[in-house]
Amino acid sequence: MHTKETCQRSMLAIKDTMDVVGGKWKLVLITVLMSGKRRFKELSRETGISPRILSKELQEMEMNGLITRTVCDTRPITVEYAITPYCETLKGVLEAMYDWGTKHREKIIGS
Amino acid sequence: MHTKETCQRSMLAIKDTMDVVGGKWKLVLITVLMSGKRRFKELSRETGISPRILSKELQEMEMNGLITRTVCDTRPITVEYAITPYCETLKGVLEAMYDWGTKHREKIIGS
DNA sequence: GTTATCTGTTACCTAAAGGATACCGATTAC
DNA sequence: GTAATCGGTATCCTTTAGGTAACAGATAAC
Repeated sequence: MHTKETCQRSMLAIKDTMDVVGGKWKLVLITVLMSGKRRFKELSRETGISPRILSKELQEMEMNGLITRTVCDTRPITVEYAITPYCETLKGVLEAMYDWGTKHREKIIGS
Repeated sequence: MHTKETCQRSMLAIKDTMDVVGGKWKLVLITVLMSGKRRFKELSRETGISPRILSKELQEMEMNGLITRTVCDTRPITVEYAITPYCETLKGVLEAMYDWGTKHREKIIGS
């Protein structure tokens, strides 16, 4: 049975998730980083995100404990972004969205 | 192994999903409708969405085949919104986001 | 007749999200 | 010197998302 309380709880949980990974780019960035750490310019090239937006998104994700930012002592200096163990807990969300998006595309194209 | 192609495919699938259920309200509305059909004012009250936004969101979701809109011959006329079988295929996404949001809230509060 | 309910629509506005481009200091390669 | 690389920041702008409030037509209750 679905009471009003469980419905409110469900809405709240969905909103909470979207507060953290909502928006146009965060889930895309996590998807990329799931396949291995990347540098700033690599992320920019691979996703097509402009540097201003990328910088902002990465900062927010770091604040939420989803990614780490590591400055490497190379010439020139490089910075590596990688997902945290906490970010790995989003794998279920990513997989569900990947599966659905794939099937949805097939359905749209095939219709 | 993660090739560049699989990474691009993953990004595309995630973007496709977000094109359909992205934004602030669509997943919230689906969450509510998963527990049973609702009328316009009920949805507005239960979610706090203003009528203008609600109308727009419902139209988009109907166009994407996620919900049905049924005019009932009552006095005054009422309109019922319900999820379609296709919308049910989003259940995995919703559940993953519900689980994560719930655990995230616990983690934030408990810290 | 007045008021209320229902489902929306319309007009107007603000805030936020996102994007394009140039540029910074540091370094290396030519 | 010139150009290119790195990780960003600063400035400007457009677009979209979202919100408020009023109101529409229809009907029913008082």
